[in-house]
Amino acid sequence: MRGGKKAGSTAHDSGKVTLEMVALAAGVSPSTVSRILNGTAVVSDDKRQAVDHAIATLGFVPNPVARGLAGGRTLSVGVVTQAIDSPFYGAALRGIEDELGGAGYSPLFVSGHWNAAHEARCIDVLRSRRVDGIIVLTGRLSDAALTALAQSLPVVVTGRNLQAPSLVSLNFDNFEGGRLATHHLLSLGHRRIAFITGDQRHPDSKERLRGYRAALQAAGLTPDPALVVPGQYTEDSGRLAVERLLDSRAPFTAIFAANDQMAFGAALGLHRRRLRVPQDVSLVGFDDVAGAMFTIPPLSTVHHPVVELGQIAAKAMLQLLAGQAPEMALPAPRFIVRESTRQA
Amino acid sequence: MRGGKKAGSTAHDSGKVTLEMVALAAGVSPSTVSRILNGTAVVSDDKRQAVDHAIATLGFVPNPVARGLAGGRTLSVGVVTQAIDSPFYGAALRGIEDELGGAGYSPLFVSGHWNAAHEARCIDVLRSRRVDGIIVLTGRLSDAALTALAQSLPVVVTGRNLQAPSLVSLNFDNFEGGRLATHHLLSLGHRRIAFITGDQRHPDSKERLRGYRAALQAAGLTPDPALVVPGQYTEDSGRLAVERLLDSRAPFTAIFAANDQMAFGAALGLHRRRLRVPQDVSLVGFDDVAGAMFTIPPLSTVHHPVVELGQIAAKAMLQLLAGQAPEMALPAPRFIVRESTRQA
DNA sequence: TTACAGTCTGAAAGCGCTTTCATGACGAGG
DNA sequence: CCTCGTCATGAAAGCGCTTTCAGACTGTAA
Repeated sequence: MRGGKKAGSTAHDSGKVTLEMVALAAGVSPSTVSRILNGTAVVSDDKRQAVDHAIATLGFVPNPVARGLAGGRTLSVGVVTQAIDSPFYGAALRGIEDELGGAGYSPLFVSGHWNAAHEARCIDVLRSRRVDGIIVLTGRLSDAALTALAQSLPVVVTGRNLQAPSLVSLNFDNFEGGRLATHHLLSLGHRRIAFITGDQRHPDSKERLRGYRAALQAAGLTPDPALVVPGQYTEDSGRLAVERLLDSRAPFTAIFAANDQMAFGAALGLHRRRLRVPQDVSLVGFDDVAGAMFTIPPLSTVHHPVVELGQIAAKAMLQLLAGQAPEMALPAPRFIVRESTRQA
Repeated sequence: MRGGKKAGSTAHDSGKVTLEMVALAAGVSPSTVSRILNGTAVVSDDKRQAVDHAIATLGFVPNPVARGLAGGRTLSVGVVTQAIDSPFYGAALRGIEDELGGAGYSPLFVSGHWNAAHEARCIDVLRSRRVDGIIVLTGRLSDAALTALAQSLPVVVTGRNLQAPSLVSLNFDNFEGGRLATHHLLSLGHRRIAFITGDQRHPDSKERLRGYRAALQAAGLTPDPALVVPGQYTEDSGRLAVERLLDSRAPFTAIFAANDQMAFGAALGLHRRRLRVPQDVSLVGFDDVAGAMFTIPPLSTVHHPVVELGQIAAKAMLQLLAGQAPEMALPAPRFIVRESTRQA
């Protein structure tokens, strides 16, 4: 019904020109046009030119839907994210979109909402839509499930260390990041450093905590369990963590939050108790989300190259799709010193 | 090649069960199965049950790609956003995703990057992918282009007032929002209120400015052009605007930034000049993005129901797709008083 | 000259579904 | 008892593309 209407809506109405019409105009068979389009076989130069010309004059754009049905490839890749609204994932999606778009692929975003079952359902949707590959940003799925998935589809997954055919896993060095942040605080003379964890089930969170402990131990200090308080990676959980910390009366001069959002919340929590950052308490975050540069004071944090992460994941997917075995590495963590920390 | 591998990767391998197999198992023709699936025609009860049963036991999931080719409908709707990473758009996308997903539709997100040409290209991509409809979040396209687009596809657009068949436009009352924010400041006794504009080409921005002026005039004040400084809707442009304002030596006691991100930047700019919010300068923003609640001090701002905006846009699209003419309205703006403002 | 790889190209068979179109069955009206 | 709508159903023709298969040449070895 719709869509079959008269053409001419957009400049180039990608509408009704079909491969068959191109073939007719160029005086060749549809097969030949297809072959030229896909570079599937050698075609004589004159025919190729005739076809190229016909495509140009007719303004032919291949129909991805038909392609998908016939060839199995849809030129789309599924992206499983946890929350499409979230400074962190947003940036990653942007990187993915940029990179994929350049290669003619379209991303199909779905949000798993931090829920393994929902995530599995999302993946089913993606599969039913015949995506050519799937990029999983962190997520709750088991390693086994992902490996299994990779048997039928190229998969790129972040935040894991997995080895499997047609699966590439990209892991940011969260341990080192945690170590760096803690080290920065130590180097400023802080000895009582509190840590607000992220969601405990999350591997990133555990690694960051491990880095924190390792740095303390390397400095000859014994990590004090009383200074480790749980958070959920949300602003409010950061605020709550600070309250708990303060109420526990365990002394501390610095706080390391496992992500920036919790650091923001923590800053507010401190503010409410009349504690100033950095005069009374030094504060560091993790991720370096867009807003970290504009808080008061600007937040010192571990830079997590999220846009790049997205780009690299997309590049890896593209290579996988091209039948290659990508060798990709993420940039190393860097600590960004801004104004939320000072000498103890 | 791929995808045709052995089944059993995911619990329900949405893979290789086709409508034809269902028909065979149920002892009916494919047409009948299709009719039942789509409710296209009346089917006798016994056949319907046989088919339902076959679908259940085989775990049949219709292939959207084939559906798209045959029927013209792809059960996907294109969403043109400006920046997928952005607290504002992220929230809207979330609303859209939630609403669309519930109805079996999948969103296809593309970023226009505030560029009319790029936006037009994105729309071509969406059209070539045969989306059933397009939701345009603000954007730079001309009204004429959108109306034309609506001739071939249902369109929902935000931030405009357009009248056209199979086009619904959802407009938040930015004027009223601007008025409310300014009014709040006035009611606190502020008389010299600066305004940081958004991107000037943006209708939202103009409306908010108009609201600001209207409120001043309603209070018997003459808007002072020296107090209106341009911004670009980014944090840094807000910071810069404050610098300019301060350098101009025009006196003011309050700032109204046309969005929260600029308000954040403005707060930092004030902080750099040793001015405290709200003791020295009151500050209000616009949008009430997720972070506004966690700045120091928490930002008083106009609540823009963005998630709802997304949901409503998606609902409207769904109705349009169902052949109805939706009558939708956005919630009215509300001013949220937090802690960034005080008596002059 | 005949035969046989090796190239390029076209015909045709799908991919999995929707949608006419045609058919057979069935009850109503004459 | 025969004809004519009605209604549920099946057969078949696509949707626009990819891909297999076979045919038509070319060139070369026998």
